[in-house]
Amino acid sequence: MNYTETLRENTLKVTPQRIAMLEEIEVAGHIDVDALYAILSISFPSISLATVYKNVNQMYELNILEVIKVPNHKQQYEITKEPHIHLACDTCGSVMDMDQCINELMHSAESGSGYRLNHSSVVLNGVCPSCQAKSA
Amino acid sequence: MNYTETLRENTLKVTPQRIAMLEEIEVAGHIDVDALYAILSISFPSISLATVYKNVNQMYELNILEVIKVPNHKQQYEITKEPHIHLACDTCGSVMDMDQCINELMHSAESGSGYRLNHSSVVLNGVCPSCQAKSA
DNA sequence: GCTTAAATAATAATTTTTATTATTTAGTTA
DNA sequence: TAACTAAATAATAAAAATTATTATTTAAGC
Repeated sequence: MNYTETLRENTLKVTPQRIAMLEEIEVAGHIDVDALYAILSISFPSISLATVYKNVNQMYELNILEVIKVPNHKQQYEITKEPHIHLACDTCGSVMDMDQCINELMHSAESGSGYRLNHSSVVLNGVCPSCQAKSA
Repeated sequence: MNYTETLRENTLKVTPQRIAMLEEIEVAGHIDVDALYAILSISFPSISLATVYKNVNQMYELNILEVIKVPNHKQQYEITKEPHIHLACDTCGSVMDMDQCINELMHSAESGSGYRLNHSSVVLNGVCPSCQAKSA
């Protein structure tokens, strides 16, 4: 994925930090600010945590990133794709995407309510198969 | 609603603070910890914010409360009802329920994934009609 | 290569949440 | 209903998470 273009389209300056951020989020699938900061610190030893916060917030506002909030865990970010369903494990905090797209759901909700929708955060919470196995 | 019974069923001691908490959440529909604390402080001038945090967390774990996370706002709580859709305004942070029930969605996701699901957090984000009007 | 506005890094400050502990209270049982 | 026990509360401190501030650096346009 060419994130240079993504940033340009959103009139964000193309910095090596931002490119790396997006690439790492892409690789991780879902990641929280701390983990992202830790990974970026390898390539950018002097990167500031505040920079990471600032950027994820900006990118969220601009719809480049989507946020997934799992209770009792730090919120995680992903590259914005089609609106879809997230399965979140309350035990280990991991997040999994489901193929099922929810565009229709959003459209019907939008027309029924008068809201102008731009983000979706569909998180179904429970215990993942792996954590189920551990606790059995 | 008889919250005494709700608390008993969950083996939580029936304290005036907890009853009031649940009643206020019921009235508010959706409310965050700060606002809840502010309201409870009227009837319980010496109530501690830590108590409010502790209780909402406990009640969430016990499925008495559901949490709704709106990006850039504090998370809000509601009394657990049937899983349903939330419309959240990113501008003012208000949350609205949609009638549409999402039980089928949860069931199909559950059987398709192996997850054992117990909470849902379906939040569609956008701008509510009222905030749209203000910015027009 | 300049210039300028924006981004970064470093740091401080703030906000949010949790932990600790002494005191009080609900729920049980005699 | 008095006494006991475990849990809840309040007060406070501590920790964790997030945002603000400012000097320095850098990307983008000329």
